[in-house]
Amino acid sequence: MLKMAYVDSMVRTATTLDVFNAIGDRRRRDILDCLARAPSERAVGELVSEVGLDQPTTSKHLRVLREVGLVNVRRAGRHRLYSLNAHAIKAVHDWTRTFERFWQHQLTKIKEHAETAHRADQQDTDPTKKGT
Amino acid sequence: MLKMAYVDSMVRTATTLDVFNAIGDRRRRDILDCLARAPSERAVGELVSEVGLDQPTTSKHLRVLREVGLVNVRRAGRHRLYSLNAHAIKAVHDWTRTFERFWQHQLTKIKEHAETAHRADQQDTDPTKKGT
DNA sequence: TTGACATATGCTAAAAATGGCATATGTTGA
DNA sequence: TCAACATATGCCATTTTTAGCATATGTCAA
Repeated sequence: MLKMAYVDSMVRTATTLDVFNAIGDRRRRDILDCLARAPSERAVGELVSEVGLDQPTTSKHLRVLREVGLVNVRRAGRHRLYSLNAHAIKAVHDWTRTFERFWQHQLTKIKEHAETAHRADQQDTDPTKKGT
Repeated sequence: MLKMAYVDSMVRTATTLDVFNAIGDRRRRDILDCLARAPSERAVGELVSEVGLDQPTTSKHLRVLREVGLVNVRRAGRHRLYSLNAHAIKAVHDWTRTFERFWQHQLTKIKEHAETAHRADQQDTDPTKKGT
């Protein structure tokens, strides 16, 4: 139901601009990890060195992180000091927490035989046998 | 032409096929949320109704979820019953937990004045003035 | 077997994301 | 003001992802 009559403007999934999508990129996660580690603030140039991307690319990823609120920026002379805004990551944390109860159970009761029984089904269910 | 001297394997960011990327898509998150809610297993047809995607699209998203280990499949007659594999989500949960200490502090000590002081800098630093 | 049903896959066109390079913008100091 | 430095943006070409439709594959029942 409600197959949503695609209003021509949302032909696609729409906004990629949310935290979940932002952390889907490994580079951006690298940046976040980097900001979480050492000093609380980093100039773009430092991130460029640590993450290993070139400056424009780094700036673009930082922009995405900025737009979804994952990082903060502050000016310091000709530098821009980026810092983590962990609060945004909390959204993801909270979402994953929704599933917490599952793996708590799954590991104890289910997993044991799921590893054996279910495995059989999956092997022939998850083909990956692309070629026809 | 032949511009791609590129090592052929790492032309881009590489494997998009990891859990983080999988949950970056809202549709897929919807599917996961769905599987987390009601009965522990769902036939594809049921997911189609609940999530609101057409069958092929649903199957494709399920495939992605399957390939990154976020869901399990089991055959039941002509149906395929999908169930959540929360264990895979735990990976994301653990990653976010890395930042837990930040928002615990940020909310208490930092946030208070960060909301005011830093905001000023950001406004003029986070333009979003796309059009030029 | 045949036919209805359930789900997966192939193919194509379009959209979105990305890397790279060039360059604009903003800052500091002489 | 000019030059050097730091960072952000614009633009282009390419890769990736995805929606949609058609259809293949597999299952059950008569």
